[in-house]
Amino acid sequence: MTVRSGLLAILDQGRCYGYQLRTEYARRTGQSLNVGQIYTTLDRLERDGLVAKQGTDDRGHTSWGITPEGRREAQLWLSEADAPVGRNERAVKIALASTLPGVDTSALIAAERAAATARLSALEDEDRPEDVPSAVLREAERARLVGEIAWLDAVGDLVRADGPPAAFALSDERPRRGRPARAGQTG
Amino acid sequence: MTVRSGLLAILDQGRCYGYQLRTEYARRTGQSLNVGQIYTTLDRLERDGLVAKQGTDDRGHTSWGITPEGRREAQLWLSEADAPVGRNERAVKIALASTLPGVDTSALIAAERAAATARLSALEDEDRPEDVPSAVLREAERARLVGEIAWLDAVGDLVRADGPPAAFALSDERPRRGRPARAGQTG
DNA sequence: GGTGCCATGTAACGCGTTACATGATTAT
DNA sequence: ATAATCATGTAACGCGTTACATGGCACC
Repeated sequence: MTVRSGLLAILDQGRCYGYQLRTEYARRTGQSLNVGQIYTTLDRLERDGLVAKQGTDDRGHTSWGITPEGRREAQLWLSEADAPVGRNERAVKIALASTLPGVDTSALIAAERAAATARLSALEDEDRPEDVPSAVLREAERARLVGEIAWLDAVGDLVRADGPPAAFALSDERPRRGRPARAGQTG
Repeated sequence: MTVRSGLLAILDQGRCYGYQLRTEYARRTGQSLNVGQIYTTLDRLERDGLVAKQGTDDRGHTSWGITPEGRREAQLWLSEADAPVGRNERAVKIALASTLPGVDTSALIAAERAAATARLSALEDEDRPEDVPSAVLREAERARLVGEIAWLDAVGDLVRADGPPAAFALSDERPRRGRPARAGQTG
């Protein structure tokens, strides 16, 4: 909900019109959004009672303002830690791969490692950004890549030590229907 | 696309019926899915020509098989590194916060750090898992948390060194419409 | 007969995202 | 004129996710 909450937090700074929100969001987060997304997100925020149209700007722009409830939500978002974000897609992928006979998990890990290393090099070749938000994003990416490389090395060892995943063949014997017989563990 | 690709990769091991896919997916990735999601995802995979109904199982189950195109896609997914996943939501949030006057970014960082530290402690108190996929996931989470804490410390310094974000007030002076005047940078 | 799991679906929603339509304005 | 940008929208899609409806079968 980064876009939704982010736009709301910007609106908490004062009224904006749609196109302006796009500029502000890009300036503050480095993420450039498709313009249309601003308007769809504003509609959803309005639907939920967090923002409201404020009529027309002195320059003819459609002005949006935050509601008290929106303000509460924005300030909550900015004061507490996020819940752990969904899943780690890369980790799930490698976990799955490690159970699939016929899949070269080590090669996959090596490919991921090469990609991460390349991105890390590219990142460190770039000039250090001057504004704080860019530096924050850059440092996040750097830390993520460093951690990921260390993780890939660790799971590489794990996988190599374990050998082929013989225990993970597709179960063939299963009950046709209904509650399974007691102690009916197949694996 | 972890669910979609993951189910496809499991189907590449041999025919399955829906409910079985759920079991296999959970066993191999540690992620338990709502049963319904299996069927909606299978429908979408079928729509895209990557899987096909194989009629009925010898036990009366609706059997699904992978198509040649599906096999290509599964093997591609398992052989190459993923594109960098979307955005780092936590980083975008803190980058944005660092531009908002009136927001205590240091407090936010401290809250995130406390949450990460707590989760790391909880993780290290758990027993070490025995199966490889669980260990892979656990190690991923551990590495992510360690990296995140280091990152939070670094950006904490950054933010503290920078002081209040005076340069990031909402721009008030903007062209009414049309192409802006040359060198019309407001910030 | 009730509880609980096995099993197959359908309908709907959420956010993020893109493509497209439509103008107004201004620099060249 | 024409291109480029500013500006506001609409329609549609994608994946992930949940809630709900419906049965069959087994165990107690």
